[in-house]
Amino acid sequence: MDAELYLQRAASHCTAQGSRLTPLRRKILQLALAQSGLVKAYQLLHCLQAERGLDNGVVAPPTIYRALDFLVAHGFLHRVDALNAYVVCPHFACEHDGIMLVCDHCGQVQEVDATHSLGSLWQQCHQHGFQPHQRDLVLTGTCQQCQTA
Amino acid sequence: MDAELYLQRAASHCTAQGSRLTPLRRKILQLALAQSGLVKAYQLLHCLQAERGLDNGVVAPPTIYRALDFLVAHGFLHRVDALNAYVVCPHFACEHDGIMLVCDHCGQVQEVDATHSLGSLWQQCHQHGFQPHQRDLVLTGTCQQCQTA
DNA sequence: GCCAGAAATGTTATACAATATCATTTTGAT
DNA sequence: ATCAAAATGATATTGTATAACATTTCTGGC
Ligand SMILES: [Zn+2]
Ligand SMILES: [Zn+2]
Ligand SMILES: [Zn+2]
Ligand SMILES: [Zn+2]
Repeated sequence: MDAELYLQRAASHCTAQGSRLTPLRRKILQLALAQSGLVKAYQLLHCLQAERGLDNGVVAPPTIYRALDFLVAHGFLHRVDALNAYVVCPHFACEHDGIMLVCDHCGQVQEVDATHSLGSLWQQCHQHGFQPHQRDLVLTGTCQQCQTA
Repeated sequence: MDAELYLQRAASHCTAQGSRLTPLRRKILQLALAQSGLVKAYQLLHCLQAERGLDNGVVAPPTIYRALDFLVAHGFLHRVDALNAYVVCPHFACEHDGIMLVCDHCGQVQEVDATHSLGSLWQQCHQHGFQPHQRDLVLTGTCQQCQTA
């Protein structure tokens, strides 16, 4: 995934919505993009701290969490509740009903379109008067490689 | 839900599986049953501590988490990852593919059978070589009352 | 430009969640 | 009775997340 291109598109997306991809938020999104798979809050904390150097103050948790909340709210990241982690969404712009399959052994993330399967699921929720918060479904499990190994 | 009956059935279920619903595990399950909806680990910790009194030692987190792990593994509780919480499963014995609709505003929990909807979902996972860990799906959102209110 | 309100970030402190590790007790089988 | 496995107790630490308040930065109206 081309990080620079992603960041550009993310900025446009924010502008279009009247919100701002500030330098801090952009930097944290950039750090997330640099990860291969799962992204952890305190890992970002350490990365950001390292980038700033020892003299330019200390980065505190709220700095990270506020940025993460923003990025999740705008669809750039999905939260993986089961692992207290986040993953970059490669297609935040398009309305997608997808499932994210997260291997909690190797951390690999696989995105699968599931408009059909999820359609009936959301429908069933609404039949019970329930308004789900999630658009994507994040599942944890074991990927193919880790099953055989 | 009749707690005593539930506990009896839980004990039978354990015996049938060659595992033991020890006094500690039974007590914690009982405390969970006494809750109306969501159950939190540290809440149980405080309850158990209060029951034991000030002279009979201190209850430590591992005591609770080990019991919770057992109860989840045997299907008596479901874990709600998004809220770091647990809910009692009213029908642990029957093999059920259900969705749990958790209102993160009022805490109400609604369990809905979704064998069909989930069937195609799990199938799709397997088509991608992915073995999901969860049997039930736990969703957070807004319940009917909290939408109108 | 200047000001006032809003939004974002910094800062400090604390609450909440979960696990590692090792000691001790209980249990069930031989 | 003895032994090994399972369960619990106990201590300590790490990880995750938020509350509360101060300060800075941005933005729109004047
Ligand atoms: Zn996505
Ligand atoms: Zn894997
Ligand atoms: Zn259930
Ligand atoms: Zn509600």
